[in-house]
Amino acid sequence: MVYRATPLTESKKMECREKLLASGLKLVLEGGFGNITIIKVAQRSQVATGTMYRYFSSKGELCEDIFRTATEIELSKVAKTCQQPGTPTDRMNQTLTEFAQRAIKGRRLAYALIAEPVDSMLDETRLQFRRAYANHFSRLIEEGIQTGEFCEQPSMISATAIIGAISEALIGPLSPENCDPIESQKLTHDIVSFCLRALSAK
Amino acid sequence: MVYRATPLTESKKMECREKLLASGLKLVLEGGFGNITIIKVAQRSQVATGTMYRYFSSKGELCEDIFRTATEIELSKVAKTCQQPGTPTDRMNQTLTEFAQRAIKGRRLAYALIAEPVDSMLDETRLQFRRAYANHFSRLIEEGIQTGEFCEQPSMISATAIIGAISEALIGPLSPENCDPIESQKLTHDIVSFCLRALSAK
DNA sequence: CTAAAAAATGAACCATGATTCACTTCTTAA
DNA sequence: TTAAGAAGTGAATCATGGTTCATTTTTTAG
Repeated sequence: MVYRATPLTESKKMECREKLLASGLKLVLEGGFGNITIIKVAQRSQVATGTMYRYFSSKGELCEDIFRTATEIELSKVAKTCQQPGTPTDRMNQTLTEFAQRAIKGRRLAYALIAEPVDSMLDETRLQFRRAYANHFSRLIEEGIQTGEFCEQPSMISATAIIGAISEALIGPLSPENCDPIESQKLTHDIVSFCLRALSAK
Repeated sequence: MVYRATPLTESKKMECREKLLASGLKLVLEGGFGNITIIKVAQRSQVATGTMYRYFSSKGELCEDIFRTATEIELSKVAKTCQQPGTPTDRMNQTLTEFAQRAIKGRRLAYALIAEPVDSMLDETRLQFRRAYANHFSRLIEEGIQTGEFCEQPSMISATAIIGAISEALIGPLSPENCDPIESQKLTHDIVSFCLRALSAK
């Protein structure tokens, strides 16, 4: 008879994977993707560097996974608000406002997800998610054009411009490092107003 | 009597410095700041790596110099168009249109200057120049508010949003890799229209 | 308890690329 | 023409950080 050990159950394996992802996300929250190092991730997870390679084929895969997970959460929130009942204008207003407020609240993460320099591996993934954001906005814009609330316009270009405008104003290098709730509410309102004017002006 | 050689004339020194800067700029045009390597810059300039350190204290200084020079050229063009005679609307239209067209034409450089990931050394410089762009736009917006062509709005936030909108739409990852002149003209028109609507809608 | 397989370890290795510096070559005033 | 200093050289060094793998530890079926 041959003695053998069974592999860890999938859940056990996932547990360790999750631990590594969680540590990685923390590091991103603290200092962006540039703050991720195999050594740091391993230390935070109380694990040796070699162990990481049992769960991820490379640092890139780890980063991509962190990116994907975090972005999907944000994306699903955007999707949800976009599809609520109400006029396109109202929905756009709410979607952008909440999008902006979340970005302000989690400025570091928002910057890492939307704008931070990452190596080309992530660029592809980021591109994919930007398209996804833009698609949501674009659909909403088209609805607004249908109802006559928004003027005729190429919806995808406007959607892209909106993403750029919000990103730049909120998390770009020009934005204030911190602002109190009142300030940030005003900032959000101003930038969302800007976007809505662009959408609806005749 | 002590024999001595005189240092190279300033112009001679500048000549070599310029050669290095020119090679560096070429490399940026070809593949962004990430494409700059001391070795490559030296090779292009037909010079040894050590020689570079006679003219620049570090790679960062070289990059910063390239960045600064290229940006100042663009900035002066923006400034010039901003200050032409005409209504604020017309001037804004022309400024943004030309800004966008130059960005499309020199996409790689534009990307490198506006958006490309660079190390923190350059971030400070980039911030400075973004402020400079935004200030030009902001002043023009305020003029427009005075004349009543533009609605009441926080001019600096709008200016920032405009920069973001154009950057994202033109050189962000969503933009088409290349487009023929007709396409790019339409793209420019669409995005500039977006910005002008945001500025002037009541 | 035992042995075989799985899992974990972390020091060594490797790749990249900036920076240095002992040495060679060039320039110029005398 | 010459010697002192300037300029140039590029191989060696350093720094960072990802990846590997021979070895040790843990787990589990029997």
